Amino acid sequence: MAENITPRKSDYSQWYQDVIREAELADSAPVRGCMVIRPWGYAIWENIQKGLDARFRATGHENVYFPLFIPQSFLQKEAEHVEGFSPELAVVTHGGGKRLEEPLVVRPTSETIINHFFSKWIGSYRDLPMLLNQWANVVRWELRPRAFIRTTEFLWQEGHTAHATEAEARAEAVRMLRVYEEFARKVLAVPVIAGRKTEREKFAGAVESYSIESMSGNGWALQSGTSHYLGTNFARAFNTRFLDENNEQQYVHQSSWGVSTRLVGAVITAHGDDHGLKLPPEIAPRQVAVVPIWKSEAEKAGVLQAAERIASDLEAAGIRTKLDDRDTVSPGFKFNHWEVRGVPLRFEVGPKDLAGGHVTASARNRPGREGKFTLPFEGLAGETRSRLASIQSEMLADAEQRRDAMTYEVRTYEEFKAVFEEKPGFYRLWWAGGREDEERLQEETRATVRNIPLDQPDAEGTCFMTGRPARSMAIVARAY
RNA sequence: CGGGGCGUAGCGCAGUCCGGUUCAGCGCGCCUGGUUCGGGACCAGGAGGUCGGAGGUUCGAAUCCUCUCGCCCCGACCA
Repeated sequence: MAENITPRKSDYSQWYQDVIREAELADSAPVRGCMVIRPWGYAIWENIQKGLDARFRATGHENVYFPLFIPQSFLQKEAEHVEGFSPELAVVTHGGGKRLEEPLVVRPTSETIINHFFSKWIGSYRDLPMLLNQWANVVRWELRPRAFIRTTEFLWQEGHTAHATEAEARAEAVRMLRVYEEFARKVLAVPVIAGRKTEREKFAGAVESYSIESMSGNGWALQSGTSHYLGTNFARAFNTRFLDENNEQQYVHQSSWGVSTRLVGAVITAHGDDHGLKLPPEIAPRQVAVVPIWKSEAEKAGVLQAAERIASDLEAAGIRTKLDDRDTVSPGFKFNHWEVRGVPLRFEVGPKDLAGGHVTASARNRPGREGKFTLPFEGLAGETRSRLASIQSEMLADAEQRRDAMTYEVRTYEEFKAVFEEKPGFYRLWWAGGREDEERLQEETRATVRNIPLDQPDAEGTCFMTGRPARSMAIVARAY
């Protein structure tokens, strides 16, 4: 068993840290709040990048790169933006041994600097829409860091678009949110709820914000991606205008959207168990670990030869495979080694397997005997591929089931308060409250309105807090 | 920033109350040799520490005092 991992039930936060250490995903840096992403963790991020980048291209976006340093005055041009971000800014005051005339902000996000250039690049409606994306690091000074989930520096992707009309920019924000939703489900096997943010939870400078929310193993909500309709707020601040068909100057309508290395945290918390990490095949750096087993030197040669053959066949078929032929550790050690790292499939190749013409396989997502089976050498690559596909869909189904089992509906605030502490999870509640109601909710229960799902029941209800008629339901939960 | 806890070998810790040959130790990991190998192997030997830092008390400090730095957890903000 995983002796080095605290069971989730006894201390979830410790479990999370243990998994990250044991799976060698990351290490903490000498600077508080920063982390080193280790090879296994970075490979997961790279797979996430690959999947998203392809989707961004498919939706017509082009990659760019804007600088890390932003003149402080840029941030100050948009009132809400500066107010929202100033507490978490890192500011550079010196360069080249001298005090700078104007301090530089290490980007917390790039709306301002991008608008500076949008205003240069956009002249007429024929330049629109402008659909850009950048992969970058950003810095937001964090008081309570947590590996992957909340770090002072993190890696992300930020999309920035400019459109001629409000409708188009609003549609873009929703379109990209749906891309995130699909990606999370299909590739990460993480079910998410796509919805609109309340006024209180909105991005600083946005007219409308949206999010996808995933659920961690302890029933907390993790905001795993956001998109925003920025209106003309930044366009006005930076004078980003275009000449329309009628030869009139108009401000562009903008969107921005991002997901970060937090997605790795979403994967860890949505799938991980007391044995460690559990990776969906789509993003697993290695999809199959091949463990050769031998007793005598006589057996070793034959076993290794077969294992090498299997590994290279799988690799040739496009399956990311690792042959663990170390002779310094025991097979049992290897089993645990790949298990804690979340590798979806393990193939054991020993004398019995050679005799039987098969491998002994073990699926990470079905612990114990249930996940063990044999696969014949004949047609192994094809069968492996379909097993991986099944694991991928089983993991989504399981995650969905876990989430649904921790999703509740109650009618009144009294009921909510009575159960929320004992039963953390997502609460689907009729909502017609305002800022003050949200603040009271958080003060009294630590829960917040995570979002108002885009997909709503065809009905109306009564707001669980205010008793007013409500047209939509909200997801209320404890946030990470 | 408020409250609580902790800094001793790479990691996890005991020792601190009551200062001194059971105080510099234990488990894991690491190195060497041998036996092992189908769920984290065993035996033997070995390497490894400014006891977070500075100052003080004392014949003597991991242990007592003062200051300082850092980390973790719980609250107010966030992808």
